[in-house]
Amino acid sequence: MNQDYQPERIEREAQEHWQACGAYSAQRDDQREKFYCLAMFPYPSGKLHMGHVRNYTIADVIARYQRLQGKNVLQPMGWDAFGLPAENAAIQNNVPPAAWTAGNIDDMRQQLSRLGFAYDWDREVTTCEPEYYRWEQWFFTRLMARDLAYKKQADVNWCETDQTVLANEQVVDGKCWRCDNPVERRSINQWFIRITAYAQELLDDLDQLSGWPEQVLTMQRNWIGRSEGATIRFPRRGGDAIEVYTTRPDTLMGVTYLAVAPQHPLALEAARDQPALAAFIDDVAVMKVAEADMATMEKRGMATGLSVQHPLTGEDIPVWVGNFVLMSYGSGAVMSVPGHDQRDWEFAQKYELPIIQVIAGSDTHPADLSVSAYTEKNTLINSGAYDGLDFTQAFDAIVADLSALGLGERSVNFRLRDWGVSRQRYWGAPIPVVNCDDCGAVPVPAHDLPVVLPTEVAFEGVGSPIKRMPEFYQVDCPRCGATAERETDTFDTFMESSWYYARYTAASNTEQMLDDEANYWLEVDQYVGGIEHAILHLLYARFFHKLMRDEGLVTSDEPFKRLLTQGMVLKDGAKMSKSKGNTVDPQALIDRYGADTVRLFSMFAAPPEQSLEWSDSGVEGANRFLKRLWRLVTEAMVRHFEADGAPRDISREQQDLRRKIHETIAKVSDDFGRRQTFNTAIAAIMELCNDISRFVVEDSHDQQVVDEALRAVLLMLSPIVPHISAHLWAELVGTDILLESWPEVDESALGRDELEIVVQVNGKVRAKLTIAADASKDEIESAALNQPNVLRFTDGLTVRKVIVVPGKLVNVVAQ
RNA sequence: GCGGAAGUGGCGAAAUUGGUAGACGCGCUGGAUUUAGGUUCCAGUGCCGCAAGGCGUGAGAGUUCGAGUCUCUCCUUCCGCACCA
Repeated sequence: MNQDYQPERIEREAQEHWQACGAYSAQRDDQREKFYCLAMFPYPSGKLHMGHVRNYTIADVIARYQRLQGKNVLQPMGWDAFGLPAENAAIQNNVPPAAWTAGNIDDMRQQLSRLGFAYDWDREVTTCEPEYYRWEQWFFTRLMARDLAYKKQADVNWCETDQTVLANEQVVDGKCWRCDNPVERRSINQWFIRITAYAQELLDDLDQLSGWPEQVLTMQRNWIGRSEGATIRFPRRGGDAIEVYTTRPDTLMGVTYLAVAPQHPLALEAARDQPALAAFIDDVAVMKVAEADMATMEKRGMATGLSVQHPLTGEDIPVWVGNFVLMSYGSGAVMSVPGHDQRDWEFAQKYELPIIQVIAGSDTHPADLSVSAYTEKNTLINSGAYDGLDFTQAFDAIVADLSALGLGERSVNFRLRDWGVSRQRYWGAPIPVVNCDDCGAVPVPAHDLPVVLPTEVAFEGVGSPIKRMPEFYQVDCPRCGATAERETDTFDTFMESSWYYARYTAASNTEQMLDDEANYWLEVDQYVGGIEHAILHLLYARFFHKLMRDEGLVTSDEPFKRLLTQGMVLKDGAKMSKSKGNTVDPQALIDRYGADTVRLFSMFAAPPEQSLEWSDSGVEGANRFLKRLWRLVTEAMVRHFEADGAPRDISREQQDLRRKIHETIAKVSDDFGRRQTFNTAIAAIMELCNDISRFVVEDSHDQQVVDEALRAVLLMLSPIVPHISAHLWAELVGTDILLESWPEVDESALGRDELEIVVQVNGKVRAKLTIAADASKDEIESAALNQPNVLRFTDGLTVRKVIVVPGKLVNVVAQ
C-alpha cells in the first residue's frame, strides 16, 4: 500500500474478483426486495461510443446504489442486433451481416466488461439469434389469431432505378442516396399491428407513470393525439358520400371546398378523363413519405371538377386534390374551412377559393380574415339557425342535425396510426407467414418455428437476397399442403426492442417465450436511455407489454416504472458523430486513465438528463480527484496514534467534520435516490474530501473521525468508481465493499449552535449576521436592524416592513 | 410545419419550496517544491471600480418586500415526427 494509483492493475484485480465470485449474477430471492435496472441495449455498430459509456454508467451507478440499499438487483445486457447498418457494412466490407454483427458484439462486450459494469452476463440476449426471434415470430402468429395483425396497402419510398424500397434515412433531399434519382411513393401490401385498438389504454395508463419525466408523458400524449370531434358525410350525386373527420363541426357552415388525397377513389375517377389532373397526381407522388417533409412542403392542389353537397344546406362544394392529404390517415379527405383554419386559409388564398367567416371575433382576439384565419373558438355568425351559439352549443346542435339526417355523428379520433411492421429488407426476423393461393396468409405453426433467416447469403445491397432464394421461399402451405410462398419481408427492428426487457427474465428458456420469472422481476424498476426514444421505442414497448399481458404472459400493465432519459454527448457544441468527425474514442481514454476516471467524468460533467459537453481537461480533472483520493486514504493509513482510551469532549473541529460527513451523506443519498443528479452528489463528496484534507490529525480521536469520513466517502463513491473504492476499502477496512451497506445519517451530528443570516435592505445584501440557532424572530429582527451597514442604508428612510425568513434571511423594506 | 426541451462567468455547471447567483470542477494568474518539463501544494479568480459601491442568469415587459426560478411576448440552439436505432 505504498504505490501510486495504478488504475489498470486495480481495475483488473477488481474485475477478476467480481467474476470469480459471480458478484452480479441475479437469482430470485423472496427475502429481499428486487430491483430491475435496465439500460437500453445497444445496436452493435462496431465500437462503443461516448453515448454508450454515459448511458451504461448512469444505469450501473443506479444498480450499484440499489445494491448498497440491500436490494436484489438484476442488471442484464444484450444486443439489438438486426438493422440497416449491418446491410450497409456488408456492402462496403464485403462481409455477411451476420458475421459483421457477431464480430462487433464480441468487441463491444469486451469494452463493456473493461468498464466494470455490474451485468449478469448469463442472461445476455442477441436479437438476431433464432432462439430470440422465434418467440417474436410465435407471438406474431398469436396476434394474427386475435385479429391484432392484418395486411393492408401502405406507402413506401421507392427508387425506380435501383428497384428497391428506401428507408427515410436513405432519402437525401428527395433523392436516392445511392443513385441520386428522385424517390417516389409506392403503395405495397404490408403487415400492421393494431396499436390503435390500445390507443385509449396507452393514453390512460400514462397517468400511472409517476416515475417518468413529465416531458416524455406529454410527448406521448400528443403523439397518441386523442381528439373529440365529428365524422361528417358530404353526399354526392351519383356516387358515394365523402366522409371527413373534424374537431370543429361548429365551423361547418364555413366549408368552401373539400380536399382529397391524390390516391382517393374520387381523385382517380376524375383523373380518368382529365389528363392534366392525372399528370398532377403523378407529379405529387414524387416525394418522401416522412411527415416532416409533408408538413413543410409547398401545398399544391388542383380542382377535380367534381363536387359534393353540403350536408346541411345542400349547396355544391367543389372537391380538390391536395398533396397534403394522406390516403392512409383517416378517410383520405378533409373539409376545408379557410376562414378558421390557417392551412386551409393559405390554400384558399393561393387558389382564390372563397373564404367565409362563421365565427365572430372578440375584443381580445379580433378577426381579420384578410390577414389570417381566425382559429379561436367563439360565437357563430353567418350560420343561419346556428347564429349566436357558442362552440359547445353549436357543436351539439350541428351534430344533432347531421345525425338526424344520417350524415354524421360525434366521434373520437386518434392521431396514432397502426404500426406497420413489414420491411422489404434482409437483415431482420422473417415474418412467419406463408401465402397460399387458396388459404391466403397462413401463420407458420408453432412446431415449425423458428423461420430461420439464412445467414450464408450473397449480399449485393440492392434488394433482399432471400427474395432471390427459392430454397427459402418455396414451401408447402401449412394448412392445405399446396405449393405456396413464404413471406420474404422481415420485421421492423422495433419489434425486437419492444420485448427484450422481458426476455432477460427467461433468457435461457428454450420452451417458452416467458415464464414465472417475468412476474418476479417485472416491471423494470429503472429504465435508462436516450431522449430520442421518448416516443417510438417507449410507446411500442408499452404496447407490446399490454399485448403480452393479454396473451397471459405477464401480469403488470406497464413495463417501465421509472424512466431516466439521458442527454446527448456533445463536442464543440455538436452531437458526437462520425459524420462530423468530432468523436472521442472511449477506449483510448480507458487505456490512458482507467475505467473509473471515464465513469467519474461522465457522471460529473452534467446532470444525466442534460446534454454533456466533452472536455479533455475535465477528464484529467476527474483523474486528478481519484489520485487525490488515493493519497488521502493511503496517508491516513500510515498515521498511527496510540489510543489513550481516555474519554474526551469532542473538539469543535471534530464536531464540524462530523457534521460535514453526515450532511454530505444526507445530500448524496437524496441526489442518488430521489433527484438522480449524480453531478451534485460528486461535488458534495469532493467538498467533503477537501475538508478531510484540511483537517489536522493530532491524536487517535481525530484519526477516528477521519476514518469515519473516509469510509463514508468510499461507500458513496463506490457506485460511480467501483474499482478504486473496492481497492481502498479492502486496504482501509479489510472487507469486501460489495458486502457493505449505504452509510446512514447520524442525526445527532447535524445540529448547529449558530446560524448565519443574510440581511438585506430593499432586496440588496447589506450585512451578514451570526446568531444563536434558537434565536427568536424578534431577536433576529432587532439584531439585523442594528447592523452598522443596515443603519447606514436605512439612514433618513422609514422602515416600512421587515420580512424575516427563519434560518435564512431578513429583508428590511425602507422608503 | 407540428410536438418536446434548453439558454447562467473564459469553459462544464450549482442554486432542490420565490429568499446570499456562480457550490464543485476545468482554465487562467501569482507563489512554494523541482536541474527542467510534468506532478503536487498554497493563494486569487463574474464584470466595472483604488474603494465605497454599481452592474449581472438569451432579449423585452409584468407579478412580488424579494425573480435564474412564476406569467406574457420574442430570439437562438437541440431532440422527435411513424422505414436510422
